[in-house]
Amino acid sequence: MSTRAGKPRYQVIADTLRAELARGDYPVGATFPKEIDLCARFDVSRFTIRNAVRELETAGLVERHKARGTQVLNLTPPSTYVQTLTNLDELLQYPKETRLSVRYAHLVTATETLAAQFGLADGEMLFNIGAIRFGAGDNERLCWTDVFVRAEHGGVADDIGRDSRPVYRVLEDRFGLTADDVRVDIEANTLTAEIAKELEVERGSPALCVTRRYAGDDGRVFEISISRHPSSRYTYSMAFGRKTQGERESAGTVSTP
Amino acid sequence: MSTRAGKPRYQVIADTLRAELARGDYPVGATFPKEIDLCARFDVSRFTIRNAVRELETAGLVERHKARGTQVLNLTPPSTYVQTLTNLDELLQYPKETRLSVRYAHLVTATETLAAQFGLADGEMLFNIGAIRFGAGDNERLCWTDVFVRAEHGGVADDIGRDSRPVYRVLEDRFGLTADDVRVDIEANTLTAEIAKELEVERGSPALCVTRRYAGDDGRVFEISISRHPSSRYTYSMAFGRKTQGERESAGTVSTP
DNA sequence: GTAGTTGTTATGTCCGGACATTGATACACT
DNA sequence: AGTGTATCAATGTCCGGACATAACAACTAC
Repeated sequence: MSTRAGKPRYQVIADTLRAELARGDYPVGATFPKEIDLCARFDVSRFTIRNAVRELETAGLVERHKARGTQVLNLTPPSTYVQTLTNLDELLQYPKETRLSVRYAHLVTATETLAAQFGLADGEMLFNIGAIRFGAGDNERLCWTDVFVRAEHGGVADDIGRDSRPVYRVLEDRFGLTADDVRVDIEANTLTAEIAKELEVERGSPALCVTRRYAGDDGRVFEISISRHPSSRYTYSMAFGRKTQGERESAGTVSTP
Repeated sequence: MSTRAGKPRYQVIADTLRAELARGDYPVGATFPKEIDLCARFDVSRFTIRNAVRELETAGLVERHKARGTQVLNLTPPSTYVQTLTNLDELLQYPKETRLSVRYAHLVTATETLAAQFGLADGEMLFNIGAIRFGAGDNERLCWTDVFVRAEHGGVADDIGRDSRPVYRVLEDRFGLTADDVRVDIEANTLTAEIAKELEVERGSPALCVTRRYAGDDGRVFEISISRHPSSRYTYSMAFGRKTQGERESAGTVSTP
C-alpha cells in the first residue's frame, strides 16, 4: 500500500504500522489493534500479521500479552548508548605486554569499607596482594596495584607473577568463579609516600586511581583491585555508540591466529 | 525427548540442538542439518523446526542463508560485557541539580590537537566556552569546564547558562545534530594556577580530567568538552554486566500515568 | 461477601500444504 | 575454454485451518 519494492508482505505491513506508530495513531500504553482485525484490514492471514507484529516487538515498539492483547510501548524505536567489551580484559586497558611484580601477598584484616563491599563481618580477613606493573620493553613502572580477594582464594598468589593473566581470570580458572558484574570507579588523588617511592615518582604527585570490583553470578564480590597510575602515564578511555534496540549484533568471537 | 515441562515443542527442540552444539556435534563453520531432515528427525512440521532454528539464530549460534543452508557460527552463545546508558546524560554523572556559570565565551584559534580532532585545517577557529559548575545547595565549585564547538555553532553560548541542559543537548535541539558516538578519556593531572584559583583550591593540587568528544551520525566531531574536577570532589564510576547475545532487552521508557 | 465455576477473548502453538527466491551445479552450445 | 542455460536444492514467504493457554469478567453457590 505505502511501501513496495519486492519486499515481503509482512515487511511492508510492519513498515506501515511503524509509520502509523511514529505518527501517533496509537498512543503509548494503549492496546494495539488485535491480530484478527489487522488480518481483515490488510487482507492477509494471521501468519503474516504475526510476522509483522513480531518485527515491531523485537524493535521494542510493542509488547504482546497472551490473552490480553498487544500494547504500545514506544512510538519510535528506543535507542540507548552502549559501551561494548567483547572481553573483560579490555577493561584493564594495558598494552599487551606488561608484567606484574609481586611485592607482598598476605592475609590482612579487612578495613570497614572493604569488609562491607565483600559482605564480610567486622574484623574478618582478606587476602591482599601488592604489586607493581611494569611496561614491556622500557621497564617503566606503570602503576601500583593492590588486589583484595577472599581469604579462601589466597591461592591465586601462586599464579599471579608467573603468567600474564589478570587476577580475575586466575580466579575464574582456579575456583570456577565468573565475573558477571564489574564496577569501575575512577578518581584522582595523591600518591602515598610509600607508593611514590616504589613507582619512582615524587611523593604527593597526582595519580589516577582506578578501583575495579568483580562480582559473580550470585552477586557476591570476589575481587577488588585498586590501581594507582602516576599522572601522564595512563589515560582511561572508552567509547560509546548509539544502538537501536532490536538490531542484529555484529557477531563476536574474533580469533587471533 | 530430553527436556519436558509443558514447554512448547520448538523450545524443547531448540534446547536439544543447543545442547548438541555445545557438545560439539556440529563443528563451527559446518553446515547445520537442513530443515527437512530436522522435521523428519523430530517428527514435527517445518513450522516448528523453523521456530526452533530461529531461536538458535537470534542467540547467535547459527546463521541462515537462503538456498545455501544453515551454518554453525558458535558452539555456545557469545557473550559480551556492556555498559548501557539509557541516556547520554548518565555519562555526565552530575547530581540532578547543578548549574553552570559561564566565565567566557569567544572564538579562539584551534590548537593543533583540537583542530585535528575536529577535522579542521591549521589555524581555523573554534568557539570556546569556559564555565564553572556549581553544586546544588551548598554552592560548592564542582569543576571547571572548557567546551569547544565549531565556529558556526557558537550560538549555543546564549542557552548555556540559562537552562540546565548539557551543551550537547542544546546542540541537538538548535542545530539538529545527534550524538551518535561519544568517546570519553579520563586522566589525572594538576590544575593550572588560573583554574585552581577559580575553583578555590590550592594550586598544583591533583584533579580528574575528563575529556568528552561527541560525534554525529556522519562521524564528524561537533563538541569536545574538558572538565577538571578537584580530587575527592568527584568519582567517575561505571558498571558492566555480562550480556548474552540475543537476550530480550529489559525495555525502556516507563510511562508514568 | 467470598470462593469457586464458567465463558469469553485474545495471543501462543502447531499442522500440512503451496509457491517464490536464489545459490550452486551440471550441462549444452558456441 | 568460455559462456550461457536449465535444473536442483535449500531457505523464505504465505495460506487456512485447528487447538492450547492464560487473563479477565461475570455469574453462581456457599
